[in-house]
Amino acid sequence: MSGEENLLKLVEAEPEAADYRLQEQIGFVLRKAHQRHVAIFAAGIADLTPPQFAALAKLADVGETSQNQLGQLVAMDAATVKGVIDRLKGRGLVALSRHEGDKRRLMVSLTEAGRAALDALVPQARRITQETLSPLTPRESATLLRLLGKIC
Amino acid sequence: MSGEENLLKLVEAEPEAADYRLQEQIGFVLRKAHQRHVAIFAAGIADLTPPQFAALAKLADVGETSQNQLGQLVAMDAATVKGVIDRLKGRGLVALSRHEGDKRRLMVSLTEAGRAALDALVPQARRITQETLSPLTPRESATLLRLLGKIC
DNA sequence: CTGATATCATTTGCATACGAACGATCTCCG
DNA sequence: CGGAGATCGTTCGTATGCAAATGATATCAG
Repeated sequence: MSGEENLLKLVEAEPEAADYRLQEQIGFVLRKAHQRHVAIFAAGIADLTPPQFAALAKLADVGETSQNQLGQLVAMDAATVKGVIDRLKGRGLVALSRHEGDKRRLMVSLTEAGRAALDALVPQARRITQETLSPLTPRESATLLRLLGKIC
Repeated sequence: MSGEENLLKLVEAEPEAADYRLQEQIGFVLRKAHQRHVAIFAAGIADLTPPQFAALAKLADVGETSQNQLGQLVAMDAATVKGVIDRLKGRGLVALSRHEGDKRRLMVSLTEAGRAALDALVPQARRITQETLSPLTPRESATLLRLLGKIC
């Protein structure tokens, strides 16, 4: 091993923490980008959170499903989806009923009010998506979506 | 209102929610990608959360700072950063002291244990970054980082 | 100097988010 | 049939994350 390599080792031993740049780490940037999106969402849709909206939109997609099933579709675990559905039910946007045949399952469906709310909000949601992506060109937006899709 | 307008209304009324695909919205994908990263982080670093680690790493970067200042550097509001710092202090990883001259400010600094912990964790954190990006080529990873950076 | 304003930290309330433990129910195998 | 194991939902505890209100202190304009 040459003296040059030893020098290199010394220089590289310290950097453990030195050349670790937090703001270049995927986790940090992911968290910040998500925060910005949530802020834009809240500014555009004041009375519904992104998870609540996601649950409504998914319900419109697939129709009646069980609570846990819906949770899987919108990426929420059982404990989380329960709270979201409870709050949507509290507002009359979804209705709950027991599954006939399987007494464990709690079926969730959109109410009239839920569908009406969703229809009214979807255009707003499109604007929110657009605003979140506004710093990017359409091409960059497509690339970002594609790459994020790969790391989900 | 003309008959044409009525027809247009009919055609546009339906699609409202129909062609809105949740899993292609930036917010949804951002949320899922973030969730996956947090899971990878928890698997690799069990006893520290990403925000806690971020605070430690930033403190090592900038040295002693006020609590709020640190919060800005790691993208946490005042209420959030307080909880994070409290828990780090509870573990002896950071130390708190009052600023001389400005009695409002709460200065935060790394303890010996905090620096030792950070030094031990940084290599692990690098692996976590790597694993999160493992579905991507290095070129794609760089692109993703760049695009996410633009929408922060 | 003093009062209006700004900043820093704290607290409360609400909403995700997840692990772990639990009871109820269902399924499937022997 | 009957019990082992899986699935569904619920609850609890902990940790972000943010808005809003509050008290203490600083700063700045007049």
